[in-house]
This record gives sequence, C-alpha cells and structure tokens, in this order.
Amino acid sequence: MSQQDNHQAATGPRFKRRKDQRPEEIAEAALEVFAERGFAGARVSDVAERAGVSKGLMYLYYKTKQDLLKAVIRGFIEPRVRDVATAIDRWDGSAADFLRGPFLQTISQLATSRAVIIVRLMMAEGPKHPDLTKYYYDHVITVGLGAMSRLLDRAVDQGEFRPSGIHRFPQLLLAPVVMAAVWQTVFDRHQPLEVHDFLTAHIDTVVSAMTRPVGEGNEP
Amino acid sequence: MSQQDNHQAATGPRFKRRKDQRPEEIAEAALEVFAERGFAGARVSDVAERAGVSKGLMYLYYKTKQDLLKAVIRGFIEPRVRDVATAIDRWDGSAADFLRGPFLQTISQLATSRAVIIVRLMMAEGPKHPDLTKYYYDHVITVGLGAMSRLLDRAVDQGEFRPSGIHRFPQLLLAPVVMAAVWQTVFDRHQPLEVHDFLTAHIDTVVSAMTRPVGEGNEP
Amino acid sequence: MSQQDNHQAATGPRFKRRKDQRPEEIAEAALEVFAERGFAGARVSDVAERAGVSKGLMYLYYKTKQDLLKAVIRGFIEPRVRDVATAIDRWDGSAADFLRGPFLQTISQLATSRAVIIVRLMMAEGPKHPDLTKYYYDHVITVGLGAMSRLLDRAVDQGEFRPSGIHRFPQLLLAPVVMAAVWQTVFDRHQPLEVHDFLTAHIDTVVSAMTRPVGEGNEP
Amino acid sequence: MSQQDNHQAATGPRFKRRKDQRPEEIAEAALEVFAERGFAGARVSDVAERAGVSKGLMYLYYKTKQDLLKAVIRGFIEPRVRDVATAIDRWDGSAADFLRGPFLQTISQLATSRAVIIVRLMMAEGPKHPDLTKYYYDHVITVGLGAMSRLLDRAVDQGEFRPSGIHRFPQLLLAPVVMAAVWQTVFDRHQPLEVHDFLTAHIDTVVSAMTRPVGEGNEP
DNA sequence: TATGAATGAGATTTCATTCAT
DNA sequence: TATGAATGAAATCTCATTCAT
Repeated sequence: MSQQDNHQAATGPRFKRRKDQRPEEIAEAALEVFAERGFAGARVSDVAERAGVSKGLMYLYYKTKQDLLKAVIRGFIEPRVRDVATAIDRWDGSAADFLRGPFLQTISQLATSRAVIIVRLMMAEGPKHPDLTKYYYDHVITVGLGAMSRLLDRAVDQGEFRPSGIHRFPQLLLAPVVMAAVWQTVFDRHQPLEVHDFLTAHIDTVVSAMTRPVGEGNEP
Repeated sequence: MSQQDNHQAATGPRFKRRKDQRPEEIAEAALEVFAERGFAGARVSDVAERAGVSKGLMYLYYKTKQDLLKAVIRGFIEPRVRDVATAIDRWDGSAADFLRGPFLQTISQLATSRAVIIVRLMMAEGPKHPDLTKYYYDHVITVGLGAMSRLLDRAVDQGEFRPSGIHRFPQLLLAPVVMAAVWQTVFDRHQPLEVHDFLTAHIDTVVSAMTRPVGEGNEP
Repeated sequence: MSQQDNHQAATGPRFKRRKDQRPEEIAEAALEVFAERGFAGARVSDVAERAGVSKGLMYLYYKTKQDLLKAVIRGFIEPRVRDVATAIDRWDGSAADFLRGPFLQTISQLATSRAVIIVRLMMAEGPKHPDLTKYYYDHVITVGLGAMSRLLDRAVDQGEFRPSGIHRFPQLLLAPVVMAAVWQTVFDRHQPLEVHDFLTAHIDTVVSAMTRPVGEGNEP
Repeated sequence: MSQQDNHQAATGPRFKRRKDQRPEEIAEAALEVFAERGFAGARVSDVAERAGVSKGLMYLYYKTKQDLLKAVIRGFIEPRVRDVATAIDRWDGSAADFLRGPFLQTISQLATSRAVIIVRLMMAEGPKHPDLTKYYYDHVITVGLGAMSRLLDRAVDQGEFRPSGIHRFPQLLLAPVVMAAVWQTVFDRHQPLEVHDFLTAHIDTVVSAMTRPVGEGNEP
C-alpha cells in the first residue's frame, strides 16, 4: 500500500511497458506500411516509426523483417476465414441465401479492407518463402475452399443447385475477390471499382448458373 | 557472316543476335529474372548476365532499373490484348462460341505463359509507379474490357444473352485469369491448378448464367 | 534457512548464493562466457544469464562491459602469481628442485586451467586498454618475473646454476606456458597438446642448460 | 598506335583500375588496421579508407569481413614458413650453426615484424573459425614443426645433439617467438622487450641443453 | 535491489548507377 | 559501342546501456 503500489494498481504501467500488446501494434503498423510501400520498399524504421517504437524494439519481437511479414500475413486473414467457415457450417438456410447474404457481406468487407494487401504481399514475396505460402495454403486456402465445397455439396444434395464446374473449382467463387484486390492495388487511382456492386454481380452470376431451372432433370 | 559475327555466335552465354535486337533481348531476360526473384530481388547484373551483355551496356538501353520494368510490362501483354480485341471485333458467330472457342483458348495460353509474371510485377511495383499503371490501364485494360463489352452488347442486341451484371463488370470475365495467375505464383508448388479445366468451368458458368433461357422474356 | 533462501536455492539457474558474492559469481560467469566467445563476441546478456541475474543488475556491479573484463583479468591470475612468488621466497632447497617440483606443478595447472583464457583476452583486448595492461604488468608480470629472478640469482650465488641469458630474460621460463595457452586456444581441436609432458620437457631443458657442469669454472 | 593505345601501353591504367593488385593492397591495409584495433574492433570502412578505396569495393574482393581475415592470416606467414622449411632442408652445416645463424635471424625478423599480429588475430578469432585454424595448422604449423624435427633428428643421427624433450616438442623452439609476439602486443608500451637479445638467449639455452657434452654417453 | 522493455548508435552488407578506359 | 571496377547511399540488424517500475 505504498505510494508506488497504489500508483501501479490505479493506473497501470504509465509509460511504455506494454509487452503484450506490442506485437499486435507492430504488426498493425507493418500492415499499413507494407500496404503503402510493399514489403521490399518498406523500411523497418518506417514500421517502427508508425508503431511509435524504436527500431531496436522491433527486433525484440520479430527476429527479422521476414518474421514481421509472416506475422502480418498470418494475423489478418486467418481469423476471418475461420469465421466464414464456421458460419457456413452452421448455416441451415438455402445456399443461395447464404451466398447472397453473409457470404457477399463478408467478401465485400474483405475486399475493401486493408486485408487485400495480403494478396499483394503474397504475390510479391510468396515465391521466396515457400514455408509462408505453405502455411497460408494449409490454414487459409484449405479451410476456406473446404467450407465452400461443403456448402455446394449440401446444396446439390438438397436439390437446390445442380452440379457444375464450380464444385470442382470452388476457387471460382473467390476469383472476383482476388481480382478486386488486384484492381484496387493497381488501378484504383485510375478507375475506382465499385466493389460491392461488382461482387453482387458475381454472386448473381454464379447463383444463376448453379441454380437448377424449374422442372429440369439432374444433369450437369 | 563476318568473322566477328561468327565469333559472337559461338561464345556469348545466351542472346547473340544483332545489336538492333538488344533491347528486346534484354527485356526478355529481365522478364525471366523478374519472374524468378521479383523486381526488387532481381539484380541488374543478373539481368545483364542472362542477356549476355555487360552491366554497363544495360544502361545504354534502359536508363534505370525502373525503365526496364516498364519495358517488360509494356512489351509482353499489350500485343496479345490487341489481338484479342481485334479477334472479338471480327467475330461474327455467337458470343458463346467465341467465349468457348478463341477466348478460352487465349486466356488459357495467357494464364499458363510467363505473362502471368506481369500480374506479380504490377502488384508488387505498381503502387509506386502511377505512370506505369496508368499506361497499363489505358493500353491494356481499357482495350481488353472495351472489346469484351462490345461482344456482350452485341450478344444482348441479338437476343443471345440477357443483360446481366457482367455487362457492367466485364472484369468478371477475366477474374479467374487473374486468380490463376495469383495461384500459380503463390500456391502452385503446394497444389497445382489445372488451369485449362478451371477456365473452362468458368466460361461454362458465365455462359450458362448469361444465356437467355428458352422462351423467357427480356428481364435482367 | 529462511523461506526465501530455500526458494532461491531451488530455482535460480546457476549461482544462488548470497548477494555479497554476486560480483564474484558474475566475474566467474563472465570468464566462462568470454572463454567461449571472446570478449567482443560475448553479450552482456549471456553473462547475465549464465550468472543467473538480470541484465540490469549487472550494471549495478560493473558499470560497463569493460569493467567486467577488468574484473575477470584481475581476479583470476593475480592470486596465483602471488602464491608462486611467496613459495619461491620461502623455498630453501635447490632451484632445480623447485623448478621440477612446485614450479612445474603450478604452471601445469595454470596452463590447463581456464586461466589460459586470460591470455586470449589480453591479446584481443589489451591494446585497447593500456590501463588494464599496465595493471597486469605491475601486479602480475613484475611480481612473477621478480620472484623468478630472485630464485635464479640465489642459485647462481650458491653455485648451483651458472649465469645465463635466462637471468636477463626470466620470461624464457614462462614462454612455454604462454605457448601452451595459445596452442590450446587455437589448435587444440586439431592437435591436442600434452601440456604436462610439454612443460616437463621445457623444465628439463632450462635446468640442463643452466646447471653448472661438474668441475667447471664460473663463466657465462 | 593511336594516342589512346600509346597512352595505355606507356603508362598503364592511369586512374584506379588495378584489379590485380587490389586484393593485396586491401589485405595489407587490413593487416595494419587489425593490428591497431583487433579484428572485431576494426571497421570495414577503416580498412577501406586505409587502402584508399571505397567501402563497396571491399566486398568485390572479399565477400565478408571474415574473408578478409582469412586472407590476412593466410597471406603473411605461410610464405615465410615455407622459406624456413626450405632453408632447413638445404642446410648442410651443423644444427647449432643453423639455429644460431639463419634460424635466429628469421625468428628475430618474424617476431619484430607486423606478422606478430597474426598471433593476436588467431587468439581472438580462431576459436570461432575452425576452418581457419585448421588451414593454419596444416599449412603453417605442420610445415614449420616438421622441418624443425628433421633438423633435430639429423643432428642426433650425426651425434651433434643428444635426444631430448625438444625432439618430442619442437614447439619449444618457437615458444619464445610466441611469447615475444604476445609481449609486444600487450606489454611493449609498459616495458619494451629486446627481442633479438631475448631470442639469442633462448637459442643459447636450447643449444646448450641439447649439445652432447664432450666425452659423455648417449643418455637422454 | 532487481527487472527487462526500450533505446539508438553504429556495424556490415547490398546494389543501382557511373565513368575511365 | 562496350566493359566492369568503383562508388556511396541506404537498409538490415546487433547490443551495450538506460530507466520506469
């Protein structure tokens, strides 16, 4: 109950001791800087400055600049993908409703958030880091595509959708999201893209293509 | 056929045609090296070596490394896109036939050629070079999407397709090409993609979605 | 036997005696770490970890890393040298017996102990720290060589040894010890040295050279 | 016979193109800087400055700072040792004469030349670079000690020397050279060492010890 | 006393670009 | 036109030292 004790208990660490939030703060700052300058073009000191810490501290949490990249890539997409997968598996309405509702909602958000940077980073740096892309493939792609497949399979089983090439290549459902990411990164300043309308058109297209016409048989 | 020619043809590591082809040879070499290491990771000396010229000579043709990048980006897609645009405008069959035939053919080739590297380079370096992306937008994207739009418009006019979101966003026709490019760059070593089947599934989907069902009216 | 004592004894990684022994414990740890990595290559945090204290605490006892070096150099040789000097001055047998007995014994131990590291440290860091080498010269070298000289002088006075160059350069008596230190530091992994035999051969040599042949006069 | 040709032929490259001498020049400069500051304490830029070249050029010839160290260590002793070995094998006088003449001459020079720095470098950096010490052991130590052994063996065969511990440990012949190196590095500013006298005393000692007393038998 | 998060100066290394020949 | 030695500006990373707690 000394002054000092009081102090601590009442206000928490006053200055900068925030060991536990620091990694996230730094990764957040890194995401922003990488977004602006790309990985190679971003200086570690830029990230440090943005995060409001010293250059040296960066290396306390991330042993190399690469590690920082990994943290960024791992940190910002994986949770979202898992959310989508969970949402799919819990959905008990029609697949079309899911695609037009929660799915469109999610990919719209994704495609307009800073997360699109991840695609940029993967394109630029992925080839040099197989472990990174492997991780991403295992933890993001597999999970996402797997959930999409289950959704489509269910819809076919229930007679809602007819089998189609999309079942074999669920990537097709996400291709416009990637395109939106690329577009925004590269061309947005010349010709902005209405991402939500764009993705709505996409969902319309695939739902329309997969939906079994009334009164028709079950042929692919 | 001079002595010197003979000499050169026998020794140089790679390209040893004539001086007037030098710029193309260098750009070609640059494309390869950029493909392997990305733009930032590629050394000018690597490109020089691959092209079989000295580092100093590179600077006679391209004032900076950036100029080289521009030459690569400008040189390898634009001609193809123009070909497609021309083919579209000359086509007088059904749009569906065009999409399933020449179009699928072209994008399959494109998506499996070294040209996919361009997407990588644009993603990585584009944001830093607005002039580059502007040029690309004006000379490649506009041309390509314009031709796609004309094709679809014609098909609607002729009652082959019904109006749909794809008319507003012809990018949707190309989204899977971009996805294929990204996939190959990043995930191919973990899970190869059957690009031709993938794109066929895509064309099937959009044609199916756009084709006016027999006996139906003209509503979007 | 307080709670706290128990606690500490059970947990700390290494040294866990009492506060007043801290400086020695730290110097001991420093000796070990310097031995493994050299002075420049040793991190203060390595030493701290080895000593079982925090980095910050180190600076309570040693203001700089250099101070730590000084403590190490001062602490591990000086006592021994003083012991030898004392032993010499108290010896009342023949000089040859002293050299073959206690002296050989002492230098053998010295040359195979961790103390050889001191030579390494002096070589690497000495030139940058004149005060350190001065101290060492005054307190170790002078003392040691002085005692050796007295031993030889006595032996000459008593007719046991004849005067020789070794009287002027008592360093010659210790040269092989230095060589052994160097050898072990540098070549031991490639070709181990039998230090005791080596030093025995050395003592044999010098005793043989200095011993006055029976019945000869007193010429140098 | 153009002006330019003339120019080149007459004066050699005027400016700085001296690709072939550069490595030696740089190694020479490195030796000096290492001598003053030790390896760890020497900045690459210091060496560059001393050599009169840019920092970048250093890395054209030596890929890392370590490579530079290797070049220094390899370059400055090996030739001398080979010379000594050759001289020994060609000698056909008495061993004592060799030791008192050419050998003393050589080690005196060695011990007062900049080469003593090598000992310092080996002590400081050797433990971290087994390949370096192995190389040194194989190319310098083995050669030198081998030649010494042959000299002594010959002398014993010819009845000049009696067998002694020095035959087993020819290092003893060189121990004072090492000591001189250490001394000069560490204590010379406090108490200079008369190296030539010191080594003369050493040679006197060993020759005296090894020489067979007149009329004595052949016991070790 | 004791901690260890935080700092920042400084070191090595890379490489686009220049320029003497 | 052609070379490649040479430069120097930056960028990554390390670690002794400080200091709020």
